Amino acid sequence: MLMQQESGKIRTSSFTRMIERNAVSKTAGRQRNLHEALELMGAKIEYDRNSEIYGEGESAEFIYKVISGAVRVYKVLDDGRRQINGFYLPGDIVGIEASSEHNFSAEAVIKSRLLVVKRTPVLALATRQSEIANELWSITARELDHVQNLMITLGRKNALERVVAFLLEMARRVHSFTIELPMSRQDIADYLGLTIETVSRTFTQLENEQAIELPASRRVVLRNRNLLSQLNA
Amino acid sequence: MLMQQESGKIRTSSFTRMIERNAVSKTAGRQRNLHEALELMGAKIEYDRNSEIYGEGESAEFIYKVISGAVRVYKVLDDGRRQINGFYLPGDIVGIEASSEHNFSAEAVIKSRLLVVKRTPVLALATRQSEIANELWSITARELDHVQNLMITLGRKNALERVVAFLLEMARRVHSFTIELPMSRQDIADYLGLTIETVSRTFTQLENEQAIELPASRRVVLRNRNLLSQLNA
DNA sequence: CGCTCGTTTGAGGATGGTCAAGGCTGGTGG
DNA sequence: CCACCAGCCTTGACCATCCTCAAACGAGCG
Repeated sequence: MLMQQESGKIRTSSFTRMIERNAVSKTAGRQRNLHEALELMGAKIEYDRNSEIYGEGESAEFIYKVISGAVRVYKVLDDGRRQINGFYLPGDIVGIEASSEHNFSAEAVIKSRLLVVKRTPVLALATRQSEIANELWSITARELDHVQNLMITLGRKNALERVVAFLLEMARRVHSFTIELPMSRQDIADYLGLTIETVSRTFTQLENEQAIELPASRRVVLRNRNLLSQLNA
Repeated sequence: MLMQQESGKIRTSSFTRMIERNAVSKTAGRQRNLHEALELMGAKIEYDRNSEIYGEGESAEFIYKVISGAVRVYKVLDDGRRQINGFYLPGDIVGIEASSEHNFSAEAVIKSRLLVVKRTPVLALATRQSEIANELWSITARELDHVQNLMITLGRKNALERVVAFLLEMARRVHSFTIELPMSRQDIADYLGLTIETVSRTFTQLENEQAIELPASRRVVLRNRNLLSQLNA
């Protein structure tokens, strides 16, 4: 909690100036693509576990790219119910919004290093280079696609199918059938619209059915891929 | 069913040529904004109730704007479970995708008139005019926002809250507390991740609690707006 | 007038939530 | 190096919500 506050303070002082300086000096030359441009215009900042990256309602001042660690983007209802819309892993871009306000909140799931880039210079660049504009659009479109698929999971799948969908998604994204989960059972539950107990029970069930191995609670090995794919509805 | 096939055939023959002719001849001049450009480049086509507009996996050849009627965009799992991602009403744009394939299917909910526009000339226009590119991006971003909010509904709200969220969304979109629903209970159920029976029972419950009036099954009058807002979590 | 499709209502049951307790693990300090 | 503690995870028993199956109802149309 304290660290969270600290990183927040830092971000609004010296770091901001550093990021702005980069943005101003480096955008004169033509960048080949968005990621290259972000690299030149941004600064790397470390976020502690559970620290806030941005909050719902804040103006969208920065764009973030995950270098290491993991980020969750979520919304909470007044009574505390939380829905996580997505987890962002190294290489993913977080916080792109066409509107100037963040509609969701973002936190570091574990200690994470992010590339932080001022948003307005990126938008300015996009008006001059249609390829950049296209990449920004594509990122939003990919996110839309992801969330739409998650909607089928939340609206029409049972607990077992949801957990399997999650595991297959993670395996696909880390390019491995051995998955080191950065997030807790609570995070998974809030992503899948379940409770922590149901997630836990379902993991156990999959282990009993030899579909997965659980050498540690945060490490999952996908064993019977056929079975899992079948369960993916 | 037959009508559906027919409109499909028509679309791939003379209508396509008409739309293309418009696209080629009208893009020479500079358009002030996207909707104006679409108007000039597109042709109006009528779709019967339940007829397919495009299917999942098809190449995204056209962009559509609803003139009258209503459109549902959805995905079905192998075993028939259907999740509707959204309803599109007059003024809404349907079928914009950054990728070249449709990830979902679209159907007319009721007899609808759509403006159909070739996609590639619009994209070409966007590379030349950053305002157009921006509008396209904004449309995708607004859709993302809508779907993300729906995710909270699907992941974290109970049946009553879901139905209320739906009614308030519809009221907001038609700018009226008297709503003529173009869609069936089944459509609503598949949008909210519920069954038709649960939707029906919830409507009845809201009517009994004087929160709404149901002069006809497809007509809803929002009566106690405070109560409804409270239930919107 | 009667048929059809969509909607409502009812009874019973399954899935996942709630509440509660116990276990494991990694980090800290003696 | 070991013991303890805190946080996270698992497991169990019970319960609520929503689903399933079934039937009746009603509005629109030939």
